[in-house]
Amino acid sequence: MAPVTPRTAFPKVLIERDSDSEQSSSEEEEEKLDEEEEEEEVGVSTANEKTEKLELGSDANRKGKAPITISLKKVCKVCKKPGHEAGFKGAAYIDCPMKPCFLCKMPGHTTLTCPHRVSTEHGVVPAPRRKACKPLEYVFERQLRPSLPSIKPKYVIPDQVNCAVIRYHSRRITCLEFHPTKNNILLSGDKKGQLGVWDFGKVYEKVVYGNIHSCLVNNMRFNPTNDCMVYSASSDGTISCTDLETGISSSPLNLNPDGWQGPNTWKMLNGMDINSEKGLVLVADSFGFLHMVDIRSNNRSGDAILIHKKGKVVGIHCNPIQPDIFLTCGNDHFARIWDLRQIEAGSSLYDLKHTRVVNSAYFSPISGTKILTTSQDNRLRVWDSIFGNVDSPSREIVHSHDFNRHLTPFKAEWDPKDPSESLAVVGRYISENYNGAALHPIDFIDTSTGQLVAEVMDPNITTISPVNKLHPRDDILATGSSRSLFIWKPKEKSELVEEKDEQKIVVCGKAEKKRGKKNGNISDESDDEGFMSKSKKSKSKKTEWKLSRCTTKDNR
DNA sequence: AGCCAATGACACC
DNA sequence: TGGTGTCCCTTGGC
Repeated sequence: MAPVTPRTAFPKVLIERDSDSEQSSSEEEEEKLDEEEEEEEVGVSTANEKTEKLELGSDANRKGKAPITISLKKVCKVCKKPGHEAGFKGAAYIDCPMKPCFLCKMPGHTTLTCPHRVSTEHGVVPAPRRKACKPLEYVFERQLRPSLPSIKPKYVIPDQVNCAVIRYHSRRITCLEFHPTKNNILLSGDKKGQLGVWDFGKVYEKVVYGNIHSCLVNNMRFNPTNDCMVYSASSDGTISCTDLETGISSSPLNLNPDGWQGPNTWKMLNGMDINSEKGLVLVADSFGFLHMVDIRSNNRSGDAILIHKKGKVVGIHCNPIQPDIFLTCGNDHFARIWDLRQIEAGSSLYDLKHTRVVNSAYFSPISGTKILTTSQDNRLRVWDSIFGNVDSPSREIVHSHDFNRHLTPFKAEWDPKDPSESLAVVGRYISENYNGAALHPIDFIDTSTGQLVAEVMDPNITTISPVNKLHPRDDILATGSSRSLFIWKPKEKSELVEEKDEQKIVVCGKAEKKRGKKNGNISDESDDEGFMSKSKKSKSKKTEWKLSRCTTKDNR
């Protein structure tokens, strides 16, 4: 224990505590005082609450310093007021009643009673439509749903983890991209700037390139004329063009040629897409400017154009049918539609207003006539036709995907295989109690109705999964959750239940380091146990994942 | 088990 | 308008 130094010059301190709480020894009190010495007042006491006040540091009081009150009563960690407590109670999170609903952001109720909340009572229950906030309709919806016969969903949902690389990256995963022709290759970018290439068909075949970027890889796109080459946009301000076979990369664009000159000049690249017709990489920076790179010459093309005035542009998407038409979104709370043939500052065709930052905006994958946006106001917005009135969205779908500075921003993405262009996938921030486990599912939403088609989860995945990508041809979902990657397949197609496939989970990180570069079985089971036991909130039955016999091979 | 750091949006002045 | 303080369900490491 650290020695407790007497604080003679410290002002008088009052400690309040609940009268029914346990008394601690004076030594402990002094420790607590030590920890909270900077706190002026923690918690507020009211007259009708029984509190016990302890006085410390009377020495200081004599010197005339103002008394400081420290309350040891239990207060809400959110609003700092007594009488209630926010936080996890087991696997269920109790909201602070003093704050607006964490889900829909409206005051007067909490997420537990929010009409937009996905019901936990019946497993997969459709999320109500926007208009279902009318109490009557909501009640009808809730009462009718469970009694309706279950209809076989028309969508094929990859709902079972087929294989995984645990702690594959050394920092959290920021983006994913499937190979355009090789069905089993998944690219992943992380916060550290590393680029992973994983053959999830062979599972053990994985490479991580660590020298391409120095920080966050925000977006990756394959060269449309050479699927060996991939472009990546990074917060280090560069576009890299990497040969996946060799890992050799070039930088056709570098917005920080003079290195770090402070935050006011450091440019970051977020949104990126490729206009395959013109052979142009479109990329936008954190100061709102659009830059272009010619694929043939691998050089800059034209000047930077201001497209979002208030800072960062986070997303760019070229229309699949008419690539000259492209969509951008950014920190200025707008998604904007542009025509590349007549582009200059302020020349956007349409401006789609949002109330918060727009994390992503995508044209529908086949016809390119719909738009899906994800905004930090916890709403997905759908425009059913860009030819109609685009002044307001056709639908707003309340969905939990809050901004958190420690998470990769959530982006709802279309299923590229859905001919009706209605299915979208997006991770969920808020957790639910699934048999005693607090899990964050990945949601499949019918954007034409707002209904939740499916929520997929696994008791072993206790971290939030903000990064999700649906395979362009196969019924496969790739998920980036923290540092791990998961491949989901539909239950009927998943072979994981079979004994031989116990080796489909590859553990990286510590376990790998301990083993050095040697291949073979992981002998140190405790590390694997470490991963399994990380799901401390999880009390439900683990899936048939068996980590103890997994084998890794690293071709680095 | 408990603390800490990393670090983006935004409200407020 | 720019500086600053605050922040609700994070995650991993020590």
